[in-house]
Amino acid sequence: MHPKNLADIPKAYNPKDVEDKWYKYWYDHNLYHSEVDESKTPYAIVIPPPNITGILHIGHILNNTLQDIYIRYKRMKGFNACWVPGIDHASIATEAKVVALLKAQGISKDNISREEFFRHCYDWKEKYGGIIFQQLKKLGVSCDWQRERFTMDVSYYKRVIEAFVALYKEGLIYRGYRMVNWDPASKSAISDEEVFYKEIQGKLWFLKYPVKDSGEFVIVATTRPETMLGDTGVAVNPDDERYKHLIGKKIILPIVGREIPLFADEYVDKEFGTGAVKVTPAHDVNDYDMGLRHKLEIVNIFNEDATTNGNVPPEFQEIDRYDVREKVVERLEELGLLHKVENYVNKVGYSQRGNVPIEPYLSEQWFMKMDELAKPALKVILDGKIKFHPEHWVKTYENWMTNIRDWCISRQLWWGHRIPVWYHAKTHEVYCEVEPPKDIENWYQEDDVLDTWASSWLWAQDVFTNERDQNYYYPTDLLVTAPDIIFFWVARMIMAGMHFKNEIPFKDVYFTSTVRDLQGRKMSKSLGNSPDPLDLIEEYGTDALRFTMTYIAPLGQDVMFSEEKVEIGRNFANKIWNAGRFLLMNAQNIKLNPSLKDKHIDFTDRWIMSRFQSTLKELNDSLDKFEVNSASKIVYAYVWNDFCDWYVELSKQRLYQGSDEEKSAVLTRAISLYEEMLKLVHPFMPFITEEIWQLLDERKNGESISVSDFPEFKKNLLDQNAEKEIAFVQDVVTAIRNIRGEMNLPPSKSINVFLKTDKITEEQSRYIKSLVKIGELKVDAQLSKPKASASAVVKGCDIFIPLEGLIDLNVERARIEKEIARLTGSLEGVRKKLSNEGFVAKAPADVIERERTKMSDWEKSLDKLSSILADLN
RNA sequence: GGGUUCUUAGCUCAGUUGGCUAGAGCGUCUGCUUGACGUGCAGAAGGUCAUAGGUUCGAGUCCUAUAGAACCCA
Repeated sequence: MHPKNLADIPKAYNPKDVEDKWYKYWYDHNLYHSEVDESKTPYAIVIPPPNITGILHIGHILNNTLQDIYIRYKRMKGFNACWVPGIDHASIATEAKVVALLKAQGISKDNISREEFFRHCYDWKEKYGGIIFQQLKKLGVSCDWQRERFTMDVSYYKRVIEAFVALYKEGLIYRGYRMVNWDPASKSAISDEEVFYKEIQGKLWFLKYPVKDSGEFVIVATTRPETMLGDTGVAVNPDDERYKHLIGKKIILPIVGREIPLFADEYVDKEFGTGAVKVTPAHDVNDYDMGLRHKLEIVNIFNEDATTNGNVPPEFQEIDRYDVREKVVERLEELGLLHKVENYVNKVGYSQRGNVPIEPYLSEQWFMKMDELAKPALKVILDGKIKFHPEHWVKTYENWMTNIRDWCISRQLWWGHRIPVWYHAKTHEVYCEVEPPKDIENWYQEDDVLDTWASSWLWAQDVFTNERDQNYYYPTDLLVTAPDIIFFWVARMIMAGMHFKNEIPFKDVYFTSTVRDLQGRKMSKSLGNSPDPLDLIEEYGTDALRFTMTYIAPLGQDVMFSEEKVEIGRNFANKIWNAGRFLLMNAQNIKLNPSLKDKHIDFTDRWIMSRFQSTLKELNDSLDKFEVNSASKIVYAYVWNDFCDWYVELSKQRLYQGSDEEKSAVLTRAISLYEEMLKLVHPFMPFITEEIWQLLDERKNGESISVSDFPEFKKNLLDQNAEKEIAFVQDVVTAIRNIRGEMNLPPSKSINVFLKTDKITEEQSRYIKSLVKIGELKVDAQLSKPKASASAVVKGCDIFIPLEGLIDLNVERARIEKEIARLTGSLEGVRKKLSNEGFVAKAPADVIERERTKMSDWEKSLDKLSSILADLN
């Protein structure tokens, strides 16, 4: 080993000097490229493709850190790890951006061809589509960049089209005139899953509708008075006594003058409003259904952009839906037909895309039948072939899958996969094939493109572009994703996998936490509560951010993020750095000698090796169970508490006072243990571990901790005795430090310590002496308590610190009394337990044994403390 | 309205199949230029585990109800 010069090791870890350097090194050496290799077991992850319009946000940090942890961990464990990166063309979002960009240049989409528009989209993608990858590289992700994919790649595009054609031919895709969720901003249909509901403080308008040939009025309540222009009926509940006499009569629709029927339908809720509802089949799903049941006329009053069309009276035409609302209400008021207006909170569906209220709208669309596709996709989850982490998402999944509705997959857009359907100009025959018809001049192609999710549902299989890769890497091993796309993407990928390959797409699905601010609000651009991850990386370092995210993000719960929390990771990185720095500093004076690595081993060495093994075991177990959060805590505790707080401190005794050979052996071993420790940390904090690993020894060009072997669990190194010996040292040391603290004895003040025991070894007492900086340490099983001393009792050992002239008897008395009180309380509990016949009769033997031991230990300690206290009085 | 989840120290969270003297980090208080680290070290204070019942020898952990919070679906 040849540690490098100390000048390379600044006092505090500085990520800026380190991160970009190593990412470039990994990239240049193509360390993370994977090829089919039958001699190795594959471990594959496909990235949830970020949107080409997207930039890195805090959720990506969590998500991609988790994927990177697994891929690095498995790679070091000897798997053929393959993480496929890629991006999504994001049909609606991208088209909106490009249209806006063109508009700024004075170009209208209407005036250019599809091909021209596509070229603009590709220009846009070239310019902005790669941004997020540059950002992900800052995060240290070990993707296989040679395998980068795009949902509009030629081969991928073709697979999407082939899938459509296959499903069409199987009768699973059909075209229909249906009511869909219409986004008036993008002038396209969107799927049910793309609608979110907002609570809106709105109003409930009560409108008076005159009944024909009678002086009566029926009052209807509505949240959308403007739609009355399209009313074709009024409905009441058949059991509603108030209206029974009016059923079958006609209503004269105000403003419009149309005669519409008043009819009865079970759907109507007697309690809501007045019990009578206006029915607008063209603009409300429930009204549409009622319209079908009662053969009502359907009057569509809106254009595609939600302005009124020619089906309303002339003075109300070509007006935006909200402006026409005001106008309608105004006119009704003039006519004396506005009964009253109440405040009303209702939930309004908004488009996730345009963030505008969606309009239920009748149009010709393409749908995918879901029933058949859903069944096998549900089965593999219920059978446990695919596991969800945390498991409770299974119920949400099951719920959705069993109530699934057909999926509207057509979008009235250009950017995307154009539906491979041609209509014959004369016969209107429908032709659906991957290749266009031969006599193309007689046909015109469907204008619509596919929903983006109808392309990304093939992601897990078709990022692998040839059969050899697919056979090797598919099914992939892990999918890490946010729970809010469980239906959009996870469910549909499983359907696609089962349908097209009759095989699951991945074995485990890890649903990440939702990142929130300290008030519990989701991170969002509009709230401005989302810190820019790149700023955080700039300030704290990538490793700090990565570690912090895993440390604070529990499995299955949301995570409350705040910038200060990144200090956890920064401080941890600094701790690791300085432990390394300590070892390397010593290596300036002490010669390292690998042949001595297993020499001069004492109980402190056996203890740390034992602790390392149990840490390794716990780490493996928690990662296998997808408990990344506890995995990070296990690593943190080992590094900080075991290695730094105790092992490094213990090692100083021998490093400073040992023989040359002992020094050499101790330091060589410590560095080797430290290197193994770095490997445990590496998946979480790739940069700092690489940096130090490279400093620890001369490494060949292309060597990297990231492709080194992960430590293997060695059960024979677990050592109960060494752990007990250390525990005793720790107890005694802590007790002495406690006295120092409570008595306000500064470390500069030398103290003597008497230990009354016969259980302590020479080695142990040497370490105790070095850890608490004491002058004289007297150990004797027969010694009696010196006058004016502070005392403590640990199991099997009485501790006395003579403090003639220094001791404050009141403080000491209070200390002992407090300890007596604490022990008495605990003892009472155990005694109660053991005197309970039921407990002794029914509890397992080992539990009873443990309680008995506790009781006798505490009794002994109490006796000693009581006599100490009596002595003080 | 249906579903899912949560409520443990001032704050953010651990607490695996019930066996605890209920833990950690941050924050607070005290002391410390101890030859890796003040992004640190040592010590301390701080909890009737939301409430009420129940099951059990034993409940933070299981069951029921109540209250409150969040999310998803309608």
